[in-house]
Amino acid sequence: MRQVDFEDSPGYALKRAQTALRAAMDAELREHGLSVPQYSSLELLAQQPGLSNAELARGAFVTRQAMHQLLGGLRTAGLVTGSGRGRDERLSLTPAGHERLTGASQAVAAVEEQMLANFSADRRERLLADLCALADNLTPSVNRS
Amino acid sequence: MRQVDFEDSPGYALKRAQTALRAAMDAELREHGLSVPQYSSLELLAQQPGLSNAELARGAFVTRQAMHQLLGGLRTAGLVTGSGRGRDERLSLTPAGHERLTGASQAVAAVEEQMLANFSADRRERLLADLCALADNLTPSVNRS
DNA sequence: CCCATGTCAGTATTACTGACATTG
DNA sequence: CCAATGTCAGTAGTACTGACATGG
Repeated sequence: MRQVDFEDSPGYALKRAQTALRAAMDAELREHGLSVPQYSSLELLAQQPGLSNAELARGAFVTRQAMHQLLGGLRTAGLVTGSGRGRDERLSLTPAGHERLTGASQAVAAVEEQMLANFSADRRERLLADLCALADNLTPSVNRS
Repeated sequence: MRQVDFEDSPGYALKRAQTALRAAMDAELREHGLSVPQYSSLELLAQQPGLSNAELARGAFVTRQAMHQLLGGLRTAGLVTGSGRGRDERLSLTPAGHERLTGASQAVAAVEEQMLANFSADRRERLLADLCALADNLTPSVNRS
């Protein structure tokens, strides 16, 4: 079975790392009844309760339409609720949402830890900073208000 | 417009960087009439002519079925051709495929350069190595033959 | 008036799983 | 026989674009 990759490309390496992470998270989260996008939304909402649909969409890198649909599922599942109507609606987790997220978060944390195994604290910090720099370089002067 | 993110998570940073790269590549490649998966396949095939469908699929991180479908489009577009039948078919780029890829590669290189702007050679190397390490940590001892 | 937002529809792309025949 | 492969189908999940009303 021939080995296939071109490891000298930063873009390819980035994709490879992200694909591996996504797959690992997917497997773990399935046991918690959540998809990766669903988990991301719950995590975002737990850290910043009171977000609107559109704000949440930006944080998860999807359109507000896609987030709207995703939220539908989370509402139906009783994990997310909102107060206020229309554009004034503020979203937050239900108790069930918090509970579900707790288990899922631990699983995801374990995956991230495995991913960063044998990385020193210094190396982790550098990597984090570098990744943010990459994103910033590709997202010049937009949406800063 | 409230800012939304939790930058202390390596997973989130990875996703953010990859999403930004994907979006940038998407925009550039559209002008060359290629999707990101299509471009990736052409690039892989240019660097390693003679790959089979299944090998290509592994290199692009998709199932062989997905690659099969993707290749259908590339064949129809006259960018890819194959010699040999059935499981012995070896794939390669047509002249048109090479030509198309050349332009696309330059565009992608420009995007990667922008992404790595103000990164020193040392920093680039470290980042590349780190990204590979992340993927390796999450893909333990599988498919090595 | 403009812009962001919520929301409803439709669509597309991508990729997945299942299944089956083939072949080394 | 077994494992990998090519290939045909069906399906799903995610996200996109378009469109429209609302409200600041």
